[in-house]
Amino acid sequence: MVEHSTHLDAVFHALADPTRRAMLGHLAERELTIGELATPFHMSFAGASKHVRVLENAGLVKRTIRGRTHLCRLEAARLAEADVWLKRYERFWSAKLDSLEALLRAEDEAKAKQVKE
Amino acid sequence: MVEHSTHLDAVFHALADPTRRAMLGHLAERELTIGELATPFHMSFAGASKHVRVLENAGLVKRTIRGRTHLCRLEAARLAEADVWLKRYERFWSAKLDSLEALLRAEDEAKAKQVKE
DNA sequence: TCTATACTAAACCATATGGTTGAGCATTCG
DNA sequence: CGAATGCTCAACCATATGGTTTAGTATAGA
Repeated sequence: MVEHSTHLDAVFHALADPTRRAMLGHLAERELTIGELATPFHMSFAGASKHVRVLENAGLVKRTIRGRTHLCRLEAARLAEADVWLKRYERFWSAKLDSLEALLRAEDEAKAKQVKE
Repeated sequence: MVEHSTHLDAVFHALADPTRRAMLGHLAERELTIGELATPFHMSFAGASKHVRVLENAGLVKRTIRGRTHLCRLEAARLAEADVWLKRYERFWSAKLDSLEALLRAEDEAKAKQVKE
């Protein structure tokens, strides 16, 4: 039952940092260079660059080198994988599905009662 | 634009470990004690206990102490918060919404053209 | 009461992380 | 050419993380 060798470790780890989440937010608007990604944060250029690489290694960002500038764009496939993982738990917070579940459980109990009788 | 002081840091960090994700998977089946949560993993009891506390601190698990055993149950509200965050990016991987977006963009361009003319 | 069970706490270790600074490498531009 | 720009790399630092072991507390049961 041990879960392993998906991208989820890297993706969730990348998302666990507010700077990196904000960077993704900016990339959702448009493609940005490393410099443009770095400027909003109170951080050295090199520090921001390391965050971008974490995002890149997680597959959340793709980089295109054009001359001396590195253009980054959002790559959402891995976010979709994270979303799929979360979907497994949707029924635990979705009221709609909760009541459906209750309904099905009630039916099961009714059937069990019939069998007993 | 700096994003901060949500639970997302703790939640995503908790989800970044495969042991902890597996534990949540088991808790999705039924409530479990620390011992039951620990046994599937090649890890010391104390090690597993630390993972449970990470999940608890992230608000993903609630603990009820009954005698000497600690019963844990899944608490999905924080997973819902993570899902809400991911939803912002849904349009980047959803084909349906992508084509809707293309449609709207085409309409915008048509309008822009009309204004120009 | 005496012992086994379920768990936490604390100390410790190796490695990862988030940040810095300074050097270096291409590329662009005057 | 020479200088400024955009970025990476390497070294370094403090702290966090994931794991261990040993010890300790409290409850359950014989």
